[in-house]
Amino acid sequence: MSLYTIAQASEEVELTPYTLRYYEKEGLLPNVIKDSAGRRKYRDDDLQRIGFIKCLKGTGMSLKQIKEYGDLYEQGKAKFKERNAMLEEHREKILQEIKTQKKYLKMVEAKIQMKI
Amino acid sequence: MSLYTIAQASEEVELTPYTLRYYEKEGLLPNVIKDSAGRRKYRDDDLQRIGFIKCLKGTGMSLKQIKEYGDLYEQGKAKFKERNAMLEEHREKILQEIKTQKKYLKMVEAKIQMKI
DNA sequence: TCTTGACTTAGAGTTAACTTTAACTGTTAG
DNA sequence: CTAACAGTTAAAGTTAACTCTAAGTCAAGA
Repeated sequence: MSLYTIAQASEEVELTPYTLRYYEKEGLLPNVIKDSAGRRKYRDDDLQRIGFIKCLKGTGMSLKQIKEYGDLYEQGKAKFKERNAMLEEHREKILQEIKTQKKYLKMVEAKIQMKI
Repeated sequence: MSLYTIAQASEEVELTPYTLRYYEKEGLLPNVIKDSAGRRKYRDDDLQRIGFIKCLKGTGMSLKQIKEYGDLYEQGKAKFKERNAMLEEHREKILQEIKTQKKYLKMVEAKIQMKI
């Protein structure tokens, strides 16, 4: 049961403390606890959650949608179906995006080969 | 030698007229001609250029960098090396990004499978 | 001739996602 | 005890990339 200060968590997840506080303010991290002096303490669970947020954000999901997903997640198995539907839809989006990236890669490579 | 109005070009490249004018203002489209009434006329060359801008932008290059690339392009073969160096660096970035996307895809798929 | 509609410009407004500031508080080392 | 330090908050500021508004121009059809 390790607890991280915001500086340590920041280091761990490669996001600034500003960003971590911002995510919390936006409701993406509803379960971060605070010590007696009011300072945030991040648990492994929190870091995992941040990791998944980075995954969703890195694949083009907006913070607004990530919050929606997180809100469903907070409601447990009652919202399992909705939540998974979101992920499945997002999965398609990622697959499509990878295809597009590959197409663009070819375009860039063609341009490199052009030699003009 | 077909010429397109901004509305037609907009349709063709799937960007709004606002965006096309904005790109031009930012110096990304230096060669768009105008008719006697001052209205933009897009040539096939312009549409091709816009297509490549979309490729670069879609793979995460900022408009600022795209302009840098375009400026080198305008200087012809004198700047060929620099220009191609940019593209080769960008190519690496795309390859890396595709890898990351694939990793994230796996994370999402794992979460879907979790059934909790 | 009049009006409609598609264009023009400069400049203001918007949005997402941070990022910084200012003022403050609690903990710790000397 | 006090100075330095790492955190806190609310709110303001920043940036990129659009997106829209207002006021005007021009050409074509009734």
